[in-house]
Amino acid sequence: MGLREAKKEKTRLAILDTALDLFLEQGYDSTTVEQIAGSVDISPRTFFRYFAGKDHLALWFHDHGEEIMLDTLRSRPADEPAFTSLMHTLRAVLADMEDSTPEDTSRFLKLRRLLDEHPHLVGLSVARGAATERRLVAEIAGRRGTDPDTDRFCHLIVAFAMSTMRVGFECPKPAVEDVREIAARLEETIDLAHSLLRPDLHG
Amino acid sequence: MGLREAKKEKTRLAILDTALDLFLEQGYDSTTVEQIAGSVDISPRTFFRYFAGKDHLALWFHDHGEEIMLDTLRSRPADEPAFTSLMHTLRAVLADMEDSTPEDTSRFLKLRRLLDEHPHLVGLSVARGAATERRLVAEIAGRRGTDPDTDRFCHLIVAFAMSTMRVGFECPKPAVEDVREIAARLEETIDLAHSLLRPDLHG
DNA sequence: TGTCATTCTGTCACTGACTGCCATAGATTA
DNA sequence: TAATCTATGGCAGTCAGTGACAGAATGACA
Repeated sequence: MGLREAKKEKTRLAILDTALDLFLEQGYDSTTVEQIAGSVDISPRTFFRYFAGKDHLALWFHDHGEEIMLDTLRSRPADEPAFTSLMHTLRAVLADMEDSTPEDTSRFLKLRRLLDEHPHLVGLSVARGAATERRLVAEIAGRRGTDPDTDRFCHLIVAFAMSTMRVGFECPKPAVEDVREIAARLEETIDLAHSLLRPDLHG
Repeated sequence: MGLREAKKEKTRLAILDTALDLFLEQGYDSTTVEQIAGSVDISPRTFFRYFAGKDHLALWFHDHGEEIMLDTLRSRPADEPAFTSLMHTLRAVLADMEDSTPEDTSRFLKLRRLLDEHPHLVGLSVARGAATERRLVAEIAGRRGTDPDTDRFCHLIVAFAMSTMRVGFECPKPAVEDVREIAARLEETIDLAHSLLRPDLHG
């Protein structure tokens, strides 16, 4: 990585960390982009060159997660049952979380607290998830050789998988302060989802 | 209903209809609140007294649907399996749709087209659905006598139900121009969901 | 080391959503 | 008719987000 990109990444993370702290201190709505930019000594205009919008700060994890999910899905054998592949993608996100840097886990936990305190942001998060869902549907429909616009089985199975992930991450109580707890909880939720679905769905 | 309220409702619908038409003609983003207000001869300030925001125009159906779902859910026997009750609430929305006024179905179809053309709005719609989901979870957890914050089964089953509804409504192709088609499609999706879940879940 | 092209950054001006405040017009009731 | 309540409009202001331009920092290369 060039010196230039390294610096950009540093700025990016500085913005993110400052913003998360400010959000947690004074609330999401009461924190302005101007204030965030000021705290990192950049202009508001520059802020928008690093993040497409204020809300993208709270969605930072989604981009990363989506990438992992799509990569994993593509690496699964094409003849594997869709539901099984999807569960593997969920576990891949989980695995990535577990061996991320301490800085990243700290960010993740802050983000979790932020979402807990601001139901409005959960809405944004779910909306972002819908975009991921579309991409997963496209991927799986492609694998099955069906039309993503009409293959309702495909939509439904992906929606169920995303629901599983969301519920695993969202369930707020008891409060977590460790990534492994979240991982365990997601693991449990995956098992629960398994137990709710017809056994023959997962190969 | 008093004369006063009748007039308010009329204004409300005038705003809604005008806005939907403008959105479909020129796109959601290119249509400003000022323009909508102008077309109905009210001030922009007044617009915001009828709708909390521009996006609430595209979410108008959700408020109605949520009400129906909650009402139906509360009217179901307390000892009915959660999943069964939830499927009844879905069908209740469907039934309401089928015997609504021609004006309402026209609005609904316009809304459908709008969502098809603007993926961004689907995000908003899903976010609104998340709020409904929380309320359904609270209701069902109450019925089961569990804590909504920890009862993951409850979250998951509600999330599955909402996914079913969403997929039923969303699946865009082939294009629909009749409410009965949408109803039939949702019906099919409900059946599909049934077939995916373990048989003993639905009493 | 000094030039040169590339890329980053800040400033400015602007649009558009949304809100609080206050004054007024219009309807409601006594 | 007078008093009251409510719907509305106008105004001023905040904040997110964008396009355009100019200057500064950076990397490549002679």
